Amino acid sequence: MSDRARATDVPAGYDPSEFPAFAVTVDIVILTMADGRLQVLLVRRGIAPYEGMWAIPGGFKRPNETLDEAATRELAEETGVDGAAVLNQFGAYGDPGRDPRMNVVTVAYLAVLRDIGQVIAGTDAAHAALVPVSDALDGQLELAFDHAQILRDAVERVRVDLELRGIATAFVGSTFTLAELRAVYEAVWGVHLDGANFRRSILSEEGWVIPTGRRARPGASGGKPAELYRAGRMWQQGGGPIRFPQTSEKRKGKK
Amino acid sequence: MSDRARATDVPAGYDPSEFPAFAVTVDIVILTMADGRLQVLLVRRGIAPYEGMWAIPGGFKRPNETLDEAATRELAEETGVDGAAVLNQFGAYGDPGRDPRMNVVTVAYLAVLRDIGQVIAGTDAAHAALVPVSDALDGQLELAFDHAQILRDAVERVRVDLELRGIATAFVGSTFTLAELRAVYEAVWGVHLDGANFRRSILSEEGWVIPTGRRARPGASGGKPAELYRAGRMWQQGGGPIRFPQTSEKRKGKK
DNA sequence: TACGGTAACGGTCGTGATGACCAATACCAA
DNA sequence: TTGGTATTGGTCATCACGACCGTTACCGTA
Repeated sequence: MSDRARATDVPAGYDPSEFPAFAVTVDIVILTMADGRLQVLLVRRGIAPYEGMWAIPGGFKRPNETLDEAATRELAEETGVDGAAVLNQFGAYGDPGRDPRMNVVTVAYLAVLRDIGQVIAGTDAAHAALVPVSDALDGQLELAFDHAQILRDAVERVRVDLELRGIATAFVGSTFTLAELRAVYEAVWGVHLDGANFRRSILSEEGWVIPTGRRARPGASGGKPAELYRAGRMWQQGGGPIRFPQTSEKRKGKK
Repeated sequence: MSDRARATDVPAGYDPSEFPAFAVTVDIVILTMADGRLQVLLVRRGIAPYEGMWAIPGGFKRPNETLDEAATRELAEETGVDGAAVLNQFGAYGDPGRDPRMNVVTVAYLAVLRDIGQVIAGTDAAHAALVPVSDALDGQLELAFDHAQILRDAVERVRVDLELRGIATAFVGSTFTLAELRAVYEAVWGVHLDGANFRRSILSEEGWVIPTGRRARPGASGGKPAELYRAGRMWQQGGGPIRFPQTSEKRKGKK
């Protein structure tokens, strides 16, 4: 009982060197949509350990910056993207053996970007690549450190955030069709959504999307050209217009 | 572009001392229900900085343990509680000035306990106390470090977890009445729930609560004695039977 | 220019979840 | 015995939402 106090308090004879020192890093799981699938930006490690393996980009936190600032800086260094539109911390990882060199505690961030294709295109493909998350988590791709777990947690987080926070529009361009937005939900959640119902959910409440009056060019397969929308103010309030489908078991049977 | 590689990779001439060293701590926000209100366990700091102020309990992470293990150990040291029934990491905090002594990055955990009253009772009241979170966040109580922010984030997290994870039963004893369980939701969410509707939601699906056949003794104010239940298996699957009330605006008007 | 294919668009229908509300029951305290 | 209180069981109206159908508008090709 008497050592309760010691657990929180610093001993009288304080000396920083008495406390275990850790390196603190910030890792950023950068997600984007490409080819209708959820993809993650990975970099190839140049040196040991895990040399040549794919890893989540990241770097060391500096003493004079906050964790959020470190994440913003790393994101800019990796992609050149400045505005941290969607950059959320989602976990800390500090297993003793996660880095064979020394004690490293990493704080993981999730970033959602659009139009990352050109960024990658300007880079050596051997160094950075956009990989479908399904491929990265199938075990086909072996990730360095505990990055497979971090990626799994990130994907789980983005699935939740898609419903509870307004991050859906972060995946698409400044103007978009409802089909493009629907594709985000379908790719992240791995479900099929009825186009008409999706449209109704979005349009029934004011402020989610704003029609621009312009129309998108139909794809190669034809079809009626879709209206182009801009993101409304509602996305910033947290929460979204689309809920994850319930597929109630009673409803299932009556299909 | 060329320094992208350096952001993730360790320079060839590797020397641990080149990288900024941080102390890593684990702070645990311990929440419980008492007097029908959500309360948090705080400890009083014995030494500078912030000497004499209330703080969230925590301690240094050791090099040979994981973050989760550190949190479990600290929880046991603080409360004597062994089983980490509900112990979730919810954030990391590393602002440069958050600890005036040195660079400290802390990883925050949320613990939900029941029957913590006796634990506190056996302790010097000047050292540890159970404080209603509303009081702790009103600004009435000034917390050390950035612990006010950590506590705010913890409360936000428990509100979400109450709906999405099965943590409601962690607040109550091994047997409980539906009114006790409802009080958990009402205290955490700060809303009023209709007793009859609450009952229907819980009982409509099998596996949430299991009747014991025994009845609770009515409180001092009388009333029909309530059935005592045990927690069912459904709570462990994640998700809960009660959703946060929507209070749709259309419904609001027709009250 | 006519025609088939495709996808957006607009609407209907049935079901289930849920908030509001009411009445009966069962216990305590005075 | 009586009044008060809280549990328990039930009804009702509303509404969100999945399933589904038909129309519209544009494409490419014959």
